[in-house]
Amino acid sequence: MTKTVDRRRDNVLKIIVNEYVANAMPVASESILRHHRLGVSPATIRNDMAYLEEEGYITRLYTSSGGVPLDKAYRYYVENLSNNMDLPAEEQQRIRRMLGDVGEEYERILRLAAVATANLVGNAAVVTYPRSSENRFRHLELVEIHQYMALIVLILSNAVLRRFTLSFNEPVSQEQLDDAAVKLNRGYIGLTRRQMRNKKLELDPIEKKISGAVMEIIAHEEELEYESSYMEGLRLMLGQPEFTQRDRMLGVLELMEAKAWLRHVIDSQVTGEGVKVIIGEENPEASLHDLSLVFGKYGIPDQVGGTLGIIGPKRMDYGRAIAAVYYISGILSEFMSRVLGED
Amino acid sequence: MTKTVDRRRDNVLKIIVNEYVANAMPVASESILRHHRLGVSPATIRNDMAYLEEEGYITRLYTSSGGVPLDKAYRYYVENLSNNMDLPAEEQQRIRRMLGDVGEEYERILRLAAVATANLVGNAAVVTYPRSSENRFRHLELVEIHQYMALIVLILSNAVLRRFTLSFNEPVSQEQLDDAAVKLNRGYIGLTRRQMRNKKLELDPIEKKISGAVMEIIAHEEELEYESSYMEGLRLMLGQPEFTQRDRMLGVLELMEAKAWLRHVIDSQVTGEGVKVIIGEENPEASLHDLSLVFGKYGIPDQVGGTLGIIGPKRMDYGRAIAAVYYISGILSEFMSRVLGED
DNA sequence: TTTTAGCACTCTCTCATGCCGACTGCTAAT
DNA sequence: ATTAGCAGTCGGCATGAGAGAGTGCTAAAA
Repeated sequence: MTKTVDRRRDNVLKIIVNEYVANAMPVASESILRHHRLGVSPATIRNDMAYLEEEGYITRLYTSSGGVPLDKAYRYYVENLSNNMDLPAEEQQRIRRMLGDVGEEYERILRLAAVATANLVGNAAVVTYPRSSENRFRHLELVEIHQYMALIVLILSNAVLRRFTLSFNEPVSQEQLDDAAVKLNRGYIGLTRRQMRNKKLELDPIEKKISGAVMEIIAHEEELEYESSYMEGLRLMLGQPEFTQRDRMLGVLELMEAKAWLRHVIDSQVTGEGVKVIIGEENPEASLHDLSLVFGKYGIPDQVGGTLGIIGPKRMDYGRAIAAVYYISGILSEFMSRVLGED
Repeated sequence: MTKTVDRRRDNVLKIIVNEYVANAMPVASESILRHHRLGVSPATIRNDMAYLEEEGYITRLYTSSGGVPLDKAYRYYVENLSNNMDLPAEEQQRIRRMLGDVGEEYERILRLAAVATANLVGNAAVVTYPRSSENRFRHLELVEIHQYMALIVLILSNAVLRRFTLSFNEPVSQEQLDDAAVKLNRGYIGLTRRQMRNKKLELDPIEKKISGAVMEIIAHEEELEYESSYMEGLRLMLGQPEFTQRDRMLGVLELMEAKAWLRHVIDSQVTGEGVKVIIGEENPEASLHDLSLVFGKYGIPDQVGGTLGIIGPKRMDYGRAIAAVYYISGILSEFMSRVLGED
């Protein structure tokens, strides 16, 4: 018989989470009954809520307020209570259309993916640049700007591309540059930075300078990739009632402009496959203790990968958030395969 | 004799603007005297303030509040009252150091310039990508990704660079691509899109496809350049007391995420040389009626140019803002010349 | 004509008070 | 294990009083 009791308690908890997520107001025992037929009286619900409170799932804002879910409730909800659904078909189509005819520019699809995700869940979304598991030299191009200066274009294995200029102490012709490009391209293709360093090529001073600059760029590549990301939908998140207090709003805003936490969180938490949900205090980053993250990887395993995530108050629709991250990161992965080809 | 009166009134207005900018609180007649020796009694100041109110320079929040500057006051202040100073030398140095050792990547210096500007004035700053007065073909590079797909790297005259992939219906080798690159580079160098279109080269189907794609990219270039910009320091602006009201804060946030206004404003208002100040209702864009903009161009005249601007509440330190835009856009211009070389 | 002193008046801001309504926790009955 | 009923708690809102800040006005002085 205790089984039906447990089931009802689960149910009550689920309803509390759902209602609270929807309305941002403490959930009263009677309002639970108003919209859901549980076949019991409000007093019973109150008992269940007392139990849930004792077990640490919910709390009350003041002596006789309704119930408010705690981290533990959300965790339990994510684990056991949310029927992890897919996104509704029509939304899937809308997104696919939106991200479909976007040409083949990284920048654009990443930004659009962030926008779509944010709008889907009414919170902020972030997409990091794709990052190679290992950057390999692919191609180098040299263009004379004027006698003492050349433009270097460097393409790495993940189709990421860097442009920079280099000045020389002596005049350099386009012919020299072309020769250097041929030599370096032939010698370095497919190599990692370390392999490049160990490979002894016969280089004249100019080629040496170019090759040194190239290696330096590759070395800094990882840093850069972390730095750049698209964040969209801040206004949606900050429109949520949890940020009515000005200081919390500004605090979050500051956090979002700094973004240093992003790297730490991704490195330490989003390592595996699938969608990772980090609720409030579960986050090692103290500044994020009253926010939740729903993050997932996209990309091609062992080749390139980036991260797509949602940031919002703990009171969020986790089911929907997980579905959104899952679906949209899938689309991004498709995009990556298409653009990179099947090497 | 009326001259000394006028001078004093100017002075009063100046003090009111300064104090209000500093404290965001209505300026009382006595508090004007507290910190500035004007040699007259508070009653005289009150009379002057009554005059300023009548003339539409200031207003009062309620019957007996202190004076608050109106748009007209700020305009008059910018025009006549602010001793348009330079940035303090030490700040100039700090900025130059910050933007100096930044390598030669556009993205990074643009972002840093936005950050520096924002911090300097405690408001949001925006930097648009540099934009060519006319995009000319400079160099093309083709890399095989796999048999049916190639990576195209396109460099335009302003050193802007686009990467995209192209699929073919028939297998293509790197040799073919190299040949095509040589031919197209030779044929198109220095041409605008229109000139390219008119120039009849002998092209095989593959080359034709590549050349078509290139022209398409150039055609879309202008749009893209407008779209991307760096905005920093939102949190600083929103920390200002004018945004204590939640809805104003969210309104501004929305505005800043959309950015559609940016293009209109720049096109219609920031055409000329020098720093342009747009105060509140002066702005044709109604959504910006209680904000002010301080915008300026950077770049190389008739070659490439972008815009650097400050966005904040009307209550801002215009002197400092103008100096900041002036100085930092100067640095960006230097950067552009250095990177582009002296063609 | 301009400036000054003095004073009554206006308005905001803050704090205290009291009341209404929402919701619970407890007790005792089923 | 569940229910009904009721006392008790607390937030939210409206009201009002009092203090403080700062003005506008009037009449006198420079």
